[in-house]
Amino acid sequence: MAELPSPCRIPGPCETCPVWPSVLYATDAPGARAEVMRLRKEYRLLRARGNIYRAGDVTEEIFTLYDGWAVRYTLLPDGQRQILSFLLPGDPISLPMLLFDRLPFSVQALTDVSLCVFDKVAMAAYLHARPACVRRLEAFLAREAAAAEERVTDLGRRSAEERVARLVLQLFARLRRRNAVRDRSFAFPLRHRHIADALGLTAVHVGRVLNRLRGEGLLLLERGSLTILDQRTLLKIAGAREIDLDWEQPYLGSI
Amino acid sequence: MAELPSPCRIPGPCETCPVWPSVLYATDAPGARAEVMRLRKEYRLLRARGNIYRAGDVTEEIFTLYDGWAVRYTLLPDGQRQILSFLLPGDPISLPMLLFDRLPFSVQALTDVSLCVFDKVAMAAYLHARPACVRRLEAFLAREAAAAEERVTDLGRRSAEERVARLVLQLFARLRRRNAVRDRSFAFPLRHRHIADALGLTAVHVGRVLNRLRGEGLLLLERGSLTILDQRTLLKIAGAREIDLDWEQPYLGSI
DNA sequence: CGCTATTTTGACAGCCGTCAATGAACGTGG
DNA sequence: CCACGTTCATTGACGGCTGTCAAAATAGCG
Repeated sequence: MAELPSPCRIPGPCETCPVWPSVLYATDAPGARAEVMRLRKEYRLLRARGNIYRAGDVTEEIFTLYDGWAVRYTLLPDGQRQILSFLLPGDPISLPMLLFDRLPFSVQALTDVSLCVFDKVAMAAYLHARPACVRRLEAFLAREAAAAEERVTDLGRRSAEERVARLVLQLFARLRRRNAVRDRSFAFPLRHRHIADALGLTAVHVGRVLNRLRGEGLLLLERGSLTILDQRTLLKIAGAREIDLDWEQPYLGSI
Repeated sequence: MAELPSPCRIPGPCETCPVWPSVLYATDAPGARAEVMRLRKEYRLLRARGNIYRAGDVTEEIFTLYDGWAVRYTLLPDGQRQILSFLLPGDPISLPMLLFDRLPFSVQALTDVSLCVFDKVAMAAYLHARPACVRRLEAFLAREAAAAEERVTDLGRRSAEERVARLVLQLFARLRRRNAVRDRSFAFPLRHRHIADALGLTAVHVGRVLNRLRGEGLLLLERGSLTILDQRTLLKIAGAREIDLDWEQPYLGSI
């Protein structure tokens, strides 16, 4: 879709893919990477704010986010936005596309991003032909539901401060799993407005909450980078143990 | 778990099961009902408020709700409750149990209920041996995630009145699909507290909202029965078309 | 260096929560 | 049939968390 000077990584062959371990279609089978490589139609680069998918569109493709951040959201009739999840490198964009022609949410690039593009039908056939992939697909879907229900609990029963602490720690955990954390710091492209739209708050109030957390020395947030200064206290505010917030873990003893 | 005088229906043979069409393991194959019948270990009756599953427990069983209502929820450390969904006849309790040993939520009977009990491993094997069932399972999981994300949007961006209208209309749609609505009325066992815990409100405020809706002649709620008096206005408040709220529909053109 | 988006700050408002008291509904047992 | 207890619904007063609005300060970017 574009040949831009890109500050994000360009997908190479699957054989050397750095996000392979977290990817839906990964198996231990020898030659699996080569097979997926043949399945990959192309890659695609998008600028920040570029549309990856628009709610209601029919598409024959399914994507894996290779580099950069994306955001999955719904728009309400009055123009309000509810962000459903933040997508990080290795995440599928998004699974239900495999099963349905149209989806009720949109996906947008939050930073410049690169995507691996697969034919939806071919990928579905590939996955369904492999029991290990089917189980992995089911687990992905179940985790997506579990993550959404965590968010329901956040919005239903937790204060703004708790919500922000939980979101920050969740992103911390997810990025650490991707080796994108160095010394408790990580790239953090979210604007207050993104956090607000994800947590059911306003950007102004998110700013106040972040200032308070910053003032108490719990975190540092500047120039697009976030540093966890006091994880213990943040976890206490979040009302969680570290593992509770890492919903990408194999979790709860999969069968 | 009990042999009680029960005001709810007792499961008969699957061959004549009234909720079969909406059930996870249903297929068109001849003999499918008989096979499922052999798979069914037993049925079980529980009183209202009985525990069906407790968060974190390991279980070898999976249930289908045959009659009555149940509620799926999480408890926060401070004792607050967030209801994740209401379960109606025919619903699985709950799907991820098929995939994981332990789940992060609890399930409780809301009315007296009857359950069909299956061995988890046997059911998983049955489903995975049938491509049609695998697709159905995947669709169920995806819809569960979609429903949770609808709820996220409710709690994040909609007013109390909108949330209540949407919940009532959603239950209306789901019960109609089960032929449990007669002349715009249906049994409604929810207390204000249940609605509040599902929608991120308090019971007191739910009472106020319901009074307002009642005062405007939109619905009638008495003696455990709810009547939709003005669906058009309710839909307008809910900011939705009728079909938007029926998340159990095959929906969005499944593949 | 000027434009734009974003953050910060303050004043104020409102939706919804909290607390408490009253009353209704219901089930139970005498 | 009535007494009683429990749960639930209703109502009012009050408070607070968060939203709204607006302006100023800052940062980002070409």
